[in-house]
Amino acid sequence: MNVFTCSNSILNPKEKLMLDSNFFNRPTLEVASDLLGKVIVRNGVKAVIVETEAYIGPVDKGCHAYHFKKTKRNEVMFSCGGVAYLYLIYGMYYCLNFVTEGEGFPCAVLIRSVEVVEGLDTACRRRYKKEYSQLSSRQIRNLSNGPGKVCMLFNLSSAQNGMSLQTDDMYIEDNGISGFDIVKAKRINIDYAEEARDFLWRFYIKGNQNISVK
DNA sequence: CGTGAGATCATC
DNA sequence: ATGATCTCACGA
Repeated sequence: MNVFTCSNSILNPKEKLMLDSNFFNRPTLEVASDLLGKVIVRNGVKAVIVETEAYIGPVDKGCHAYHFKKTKRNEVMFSCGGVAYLYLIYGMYYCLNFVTEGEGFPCAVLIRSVEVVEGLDTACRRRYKKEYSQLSSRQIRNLSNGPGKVCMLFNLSSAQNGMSLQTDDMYIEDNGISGFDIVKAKRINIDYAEEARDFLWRFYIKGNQNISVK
């Protein structure tokens, strides 16, 4: 049973609020857990964030910007919180991150999984070139439970690297969704990161069906 | 310039 | 469990 159903009935229109840079310009672990239940709005799709991971460059061997290492790929992480960091992974997929904290302190939150609440057919077409009613149960189950999938259904690629999270093109809403339990866990697929492997910097909504790795 | 690895996904 | 697929970062 999903915490959120695929309908917008749980959203209370009176409580809508676009998150601004004050939200992102805070400690990354707080932002990562506070993002759960918030809604990404972009390109005809709205989706609730249900799983995130924090990456804190200065101290984190799992982060592209470990020890403030700056490269062409990760330079966006050094900007002030409130922009998107997108990069190509495994030659085929993209990952969406929200940059956090102040300028020069390279941190971000990876959006690992979402639950679509509006524009469901649009999202399905981008993932499978079919509408929702044509999907198999397996395709429905795998619609949005992974970082590469999030980028597909929101039409995101490296072209959006560095873009603001506070424009009509893309913004984050606080719809007042709360009342769920948050699970803290080890991050996924960073086996190379030595001691940072064991940091509990992955956050997800307990009981949600759209979690990437059980 | 060569090389290896990677914050993944779909299929076997 | 494995193949797909390619950019980036690094070292020679």
